[in-house]
Amino acid sequence: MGVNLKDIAQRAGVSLATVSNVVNGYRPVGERTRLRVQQAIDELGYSPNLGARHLRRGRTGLIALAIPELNNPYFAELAEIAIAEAAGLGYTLVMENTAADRGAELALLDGSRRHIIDGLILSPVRIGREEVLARTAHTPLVLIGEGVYDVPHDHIAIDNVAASHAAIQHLVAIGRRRTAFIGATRGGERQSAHLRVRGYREALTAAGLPYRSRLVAHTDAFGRLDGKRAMRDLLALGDPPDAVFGYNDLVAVGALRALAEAGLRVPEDVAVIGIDDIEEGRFSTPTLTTIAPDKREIGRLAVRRLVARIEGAEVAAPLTVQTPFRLIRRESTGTPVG
Amino acid sequence: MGVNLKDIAQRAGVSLATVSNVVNGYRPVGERTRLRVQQAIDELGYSPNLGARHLRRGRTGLIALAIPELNNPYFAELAEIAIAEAAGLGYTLVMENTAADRGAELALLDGSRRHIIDGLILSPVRIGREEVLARTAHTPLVLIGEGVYDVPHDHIAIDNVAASHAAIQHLVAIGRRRTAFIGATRGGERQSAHLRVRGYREALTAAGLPYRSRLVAHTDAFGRLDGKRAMRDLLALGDPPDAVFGYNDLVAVGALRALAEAGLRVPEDVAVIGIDDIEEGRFSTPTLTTIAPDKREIGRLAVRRLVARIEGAEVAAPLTVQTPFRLIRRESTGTPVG
DNA sequence: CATCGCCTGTATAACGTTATAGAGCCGCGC
DNA sequence: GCGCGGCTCTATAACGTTATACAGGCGATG
Repeated sequence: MGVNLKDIAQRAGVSLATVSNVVNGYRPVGERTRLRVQQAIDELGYSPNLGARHLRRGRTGLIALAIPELNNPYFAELAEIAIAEAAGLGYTLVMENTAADRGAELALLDGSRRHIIDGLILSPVRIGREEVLARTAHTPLVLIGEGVYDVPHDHIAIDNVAASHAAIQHLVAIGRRRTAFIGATRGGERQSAHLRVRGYREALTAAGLPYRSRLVAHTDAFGRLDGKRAMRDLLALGDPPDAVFGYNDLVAVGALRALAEAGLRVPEDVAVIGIDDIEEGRFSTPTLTTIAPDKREIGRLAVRRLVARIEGAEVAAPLTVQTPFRLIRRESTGTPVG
Repeated sequence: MGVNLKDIAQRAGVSLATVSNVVNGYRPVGERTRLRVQQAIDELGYSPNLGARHLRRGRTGLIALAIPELNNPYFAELAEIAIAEAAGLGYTLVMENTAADRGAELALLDGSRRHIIDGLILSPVRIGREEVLARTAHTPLVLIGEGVYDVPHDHIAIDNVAASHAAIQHLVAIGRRRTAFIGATRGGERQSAHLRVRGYREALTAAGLPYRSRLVAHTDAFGRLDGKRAMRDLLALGDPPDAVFGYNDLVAVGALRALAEAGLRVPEDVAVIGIDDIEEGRFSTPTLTTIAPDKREIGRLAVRRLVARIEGAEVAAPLTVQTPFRLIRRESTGTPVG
C-alpha cells in the first residue's frame, strides 16, 4: 500500500538499516547520507508503519482510559485532558467504557486487549483490591478515583473524606442543620461513595450536629435521574432536609430539578452542593455550588505516571497522589460573600 | 512475553498453521485435532498478538471517531453508541478530538495516523469539499454532520433545514412572532449553522413572519457560554425577541441562563428551543424543548458503513443518509398539550 | 486398477520494522 | 609495514501472525 522503508532505501541508495537510523536516531548517520535519506522521505511522503514498528518493539503506543461512563461530563472533561497529554507524549489514548460493569472492568484488567495496549488507566467501580491483585497481565496500571487501595500500582485521587468535610462545613457555615446526602451505595467499604458518606458523617459530628441515617439516600448509579428520584423521596419525609450534599454534580443537578418540581426555593428552602465542578453547574438555574477537583492535574498525572512506567521506571515504588480541590460557591448555597 | 502460536503448536503437537486455523477458522480443521488445540489454548491461556495479526492482515482493527469537542454531551452520547457498535463488530474505536481546529482536521484526514487506523469517521467543522477531495490517504472515510457535500464518501446527517423548519413551526404554533436564532457563523455556505439559519428563515417566511437579521446572533463556538452571551446581547436590543431557537441544546442552555439572570420568565416572556436532545435539557429548569436527532441511528450507521467499506465494499456507491428527527416538547416552550 | 478429487495437515514466505553482528575504510602507533 | 580502534554503513535475523503452495491418505469414479 503505502511507501515503506525499502522504497526510501532504494531511492536514497542506502540500506534499510540506515533509513531506520535516520528516522529514529538509534545510531548516528553521516551528515551527507542523512540529508539524502531525508530528502527521499520528504519526496515520497513516508511515514512509518506503526503496526510493524510496534510488533518489533513490543509496544503499540496505545494506552487505554477506562471510565464507568462516557456520558458523565466529569469523565468527558477528564478524558479530553488525558487525550491531549497522551498525544504530547507520543501515545494514542483509547477510551474504554466499562459502564460501571464488573465484568467489563475485569475483562480490561486482564483481557484480550492486553496485546494491543501498553498500559491502562482505570477508574474502578465494581472491583476491589483482590481483583486487582489477582491480575496476571504485566502491563502498567494506574488507578484513578477511589475504591481500591494497598495495591502495587500508582493511584491518583482526591481526598474524598476531606472534600466531604469541606462541603458540610460550608453548609453548616450558612446555617443548615439538617443536611441530607444523596448517592450512598450498599457495601464497598472503601468505595468513594462510602468515603464521602464518612466525611459527611464526621463533619456533622464535628459541628455538633446529629447524623440521621434517614437523611442518607442510597442510589443505584450516580446520574441526574438518580439524584432526582432520591431528592423526591427525601422531600416525602415528615421533616425534609434544609440542605443536600450530592455524591457528584450530576446527582446534585437531579436534586435541583426535583426541588424545582416540588416548588421549593434553592437555596432559601433547601441548599444544594455537589462535587466535580462540571460546566453544567455553572449554567444551571440556580448555579451549583461544588467541590472542584483539579481535573487537569489528575488527567495529566495519570498519563504521565503510566507512560513513565511503560518506558521503564519499574524501579520506582508505586505512588499514591492526592490531588487538591477547592470549594466554589455559587447560587445553590447562597450568593458568594467574597 | 506472552504465550504465542508456537507454544500452542508444540503443546498440541501440530503445526503453526493448524493452530491459526483453529483460532480464526480460515480453513477447516478435523474435529479431534481442533479439540486438542483448543485444550492447549485454554491451558496456556493464549490470546493472539493483535499487532502481529494486523501487520500480516494489513489492518489494525482500530477505527477513529473524530469530533470537534468531547465535552459536548451530544458528541459524548454519540461516541458511547459508536464505541459499543464498533466493539460488537470486532473493532476498537479511538476518539480523536479535533477541538474544531482546522489543522487537526487536516492532520487526521491525511496524517501519520493513517497506518494505525483502518478507517475514520469525521465530523468536519473547519474544512470543506476541497480539502476532503485533496486527501491522498486510501482508508475509508465516513462523514457525519453537515458541512461537506458532493464528495465520494458515505455521509450521515439529519436534514438541518427541515429540523429548523420544525422548530420554528412549533414556536409559531405557540404564538411567537419575534423568534431569534443563536449560533450563526460567518462564511461556510454549507455548514450546518448556515443550513439551520436557512431553515429558520424559510420557515419564518412560510409563516408570513418577517426575517430580521438583527435577531440572528453570531457566535464563535457552540457552547453554553456562547449562548449566554448572545442571549444577553439580544436582550439589550430595543425590542427583544419573544422566542429563541438555539443552534444546539448547549447554546439554548446558555440562553436559558441569561434569561434567568435577566429575571425573565421562560416560556412566558421568552420561549426557548434547541437541537440535540442532550440529557441536560431534560433536567434543566425549565426543561428544554428540543429537536431530537436519532443519535443511536447516526452512531450505529456511521460505524457500520465504515466497517463495510473496510471489509471490502468498495464497489457500492457512496451513500448519503438523512436520519430522522422529532420534536420533543418540554417546559421551555410551554407544557406539552398531549 | 489407475486416476481424480477431497480432506487434513504441514512447511514456509511474506507483512515492515528494529537491533545485532559484522564489513570496509581510514589514520595512528609500534 | 602491520595490526588496531573508531567511524559508517550493510546484511540479516528476529517479532507473531496469516495465506499460499504443497504433500499424503483415502474413498469414489471411470
